Amino acid sequence: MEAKAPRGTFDILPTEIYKWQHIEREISKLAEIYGYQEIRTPIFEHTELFIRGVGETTDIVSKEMYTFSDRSKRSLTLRPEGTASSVRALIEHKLFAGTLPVKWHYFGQMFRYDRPQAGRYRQFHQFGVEAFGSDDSHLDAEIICLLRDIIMALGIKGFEIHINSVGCPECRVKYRRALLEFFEPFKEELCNNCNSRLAQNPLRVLDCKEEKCRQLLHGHPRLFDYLCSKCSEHFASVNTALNLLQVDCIQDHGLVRGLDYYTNTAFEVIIPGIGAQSAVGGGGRYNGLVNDCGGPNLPGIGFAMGLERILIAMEHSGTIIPKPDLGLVFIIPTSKQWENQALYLTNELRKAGIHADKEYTNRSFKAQMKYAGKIDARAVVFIGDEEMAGGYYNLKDMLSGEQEQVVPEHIVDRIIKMVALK
RNA sequence: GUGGGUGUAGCUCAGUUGGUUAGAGUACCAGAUUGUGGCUCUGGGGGUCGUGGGUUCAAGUCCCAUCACCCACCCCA
Repeated sequence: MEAKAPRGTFDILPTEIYKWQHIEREISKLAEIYGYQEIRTPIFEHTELFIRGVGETTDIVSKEMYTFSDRSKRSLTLRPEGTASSVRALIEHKLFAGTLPVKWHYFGQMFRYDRPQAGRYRQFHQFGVEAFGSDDSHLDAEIICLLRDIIMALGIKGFEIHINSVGCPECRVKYRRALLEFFEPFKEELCNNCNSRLAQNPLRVLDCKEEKCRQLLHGHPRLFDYLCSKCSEHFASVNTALNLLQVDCIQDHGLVRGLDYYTNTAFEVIIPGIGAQSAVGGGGRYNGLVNDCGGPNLPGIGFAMGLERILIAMEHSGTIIPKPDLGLVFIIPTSKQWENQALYLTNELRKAGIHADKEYTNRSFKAQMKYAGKIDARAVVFIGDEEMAGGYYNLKDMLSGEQEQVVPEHIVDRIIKMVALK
């Protein structure tokens, strides 16, 4: 058998993990500041949840899900996104009946069977937030502000936040009718994809990348011209609040989201120049979703970001993620005879909270020194005949190259001081 | 699901119109320095040339298939 991770998946090796830890630390710090507490939900759910939640006609549900049955013949699906699970947890634990709003954040792997390419994988990592129980426009603005703050905290440059309102179901019925009327005269000229979109979800035609279709879009009815007064007032006050918070957004009336549950505010963060998968984050309101999933009529809003794309964007922006410096101390016994002393000292240092390690492979003394240099040891302790006869350890500072003799009673304190100075 | 590109050492890549034992840099190991890292020099180990078939006296090189990766369409985070 070939040792190879499945197509579209990859390992994050220890040499790379600090980048992910940095991103997760920065993001969750901001999410907590904004009052979004972490929730962890299962990595798979009943298939039904995603069909109901994400929408049967979406690409995700119709062709991208990892669905399987377990030994009891239940149909289960590896989660393709995080919102449905959050909604399910909210309903299951009846949190809608408690203190509102409920504000959550999550990290996790998502799974979509799609053709891999730059910034797109079959298993990928998302960060997301959800807020349930308020349709206040300040919440919309807050959540977009959080998204902006995260992007900036990670040192990503040249991003754009696009915003639109996709209205409520009532506005969409009106708008849908107007769109169909608009496209009717030149229906034949649209691409095949768009023709099926016309039947399924005409709003998606506005998102088509085909040059031909884009030209035909000229002068198309704009959604917010068909918003009911409640929806347009909501959108206006979202924009007012965003101004107040100094969050710059691009009004993008062609922006449509591909998941069925979105209502009212919809937004996306785009980073031109990082490749075809330039949308690093997106989300919006979903006021009908909790109800659709069997809960009460409770409004909600959220967004998700793709961490792989975030990492690409950070590299594109030239952001340097600092490698953690643990102040490593390496213990070298110069012959087998002193191995027990080395093990004991290594453990004493660890008990004192020092990152310490010793030699395990019986390499030559010189090779051990080379190794100490390679692993970036801050200090090295030699234990050999000379030292043991004299009743001291030799402590070498790897930065200055200087060496000193330290008696065993003081070695731990001396090392703590040395490691503290970077 | 559709199209294009690329697969040679752990990694990055050379390899001529098909021709002897497939190379370099880097990493690894050892020595120069028998108890002192980084720099330098010397030596060493390491390859089913993605896989399977075909053409040929002869294939890393040409042909076919297949797989994987990359890029784009599509979709989305």
